[in-house]
Amino acid sequence: MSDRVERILADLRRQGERITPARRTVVEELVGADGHLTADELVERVHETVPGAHLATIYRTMDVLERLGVVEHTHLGHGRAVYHLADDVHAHLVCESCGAVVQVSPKLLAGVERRAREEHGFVLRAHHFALVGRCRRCKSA
Amino acid sequence: MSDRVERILADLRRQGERITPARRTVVEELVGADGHLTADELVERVHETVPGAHLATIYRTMDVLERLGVVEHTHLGHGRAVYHLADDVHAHLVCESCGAVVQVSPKLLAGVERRAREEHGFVLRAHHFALVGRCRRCKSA
DNA sequence: ATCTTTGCAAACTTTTTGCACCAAT
DNA sequence: ATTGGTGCAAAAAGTTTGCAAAGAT
Repeated sequence: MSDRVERILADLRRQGERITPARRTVVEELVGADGHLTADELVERVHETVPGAHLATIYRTMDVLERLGVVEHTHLGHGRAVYHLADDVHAHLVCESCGAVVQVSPKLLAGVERRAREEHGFVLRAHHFALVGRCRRCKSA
Repeated sequence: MSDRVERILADLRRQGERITPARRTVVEELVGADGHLTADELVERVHETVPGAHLATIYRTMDVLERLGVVEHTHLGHGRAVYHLADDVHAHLVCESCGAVVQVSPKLLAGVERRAREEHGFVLRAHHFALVGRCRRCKSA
């Protein structure tokens, strides 16, 4: 279907990975999601196509996809991680009061990345953690 | 002993909180630590003075101290949180390869904080999550 | 004497792992 | 026919909670 899906699957095959129904569906959901998904949300969606799919399989699949550089995960809050395609780079603002998540341009962090590199020798993956704060509506509360 | 310790304990008392040996020791360790401590590190240190102290007590104490604005916690990596005095604000750079943690000036994030506010209406607690990346030594690996 | 705080054990949440079975190549 | 992937169930890892007993005020 989607060109992007097929390209990713071909990548996987090229690396010697096997394409199972669960894996194909995970990739389709990630491509279709435009945004981030938790492991839980992923199993749920995958179940519509592969009823028996297990959460452990999702985690193992994400592991493979991350190792191949196809996806990345980000920690939005206390605990749960979210996954998204690696070429869809963005930073996350999370409201600690209402839980709202806003995806913002990675440029927001460009300055920090530069300074971390110049002043501390650190190459950041700045978007690996969300930026926590209070959104417009909650900031008064 | 330390002025800072006594000031914090007085604050607690003023809020109707009781000062137990465990709590006094937690505060002393936090003040003495100059930097961040995990709950685990805290129990361990508290044990030298209050042998029976339980991890659950540490968590409950941190809860109280956070509610009163005395401490804050930060997520350095996958899982563990670290605690430090709220008036000791700093950002954290964590090397995802070797685990090294560097404390840096909160100014590093000042620009991001301003832009998040101006462009997205978000008031950040930017130091609540660590900035993940690779340190000088690990960045080649 | 009162009402909090503690210790303990158990629940919880998210992620990982060991193992026998099944399926993609 | 081979491997590698899967489901399941159990283990981690970090934090939270219910409860009765101990302790601060």
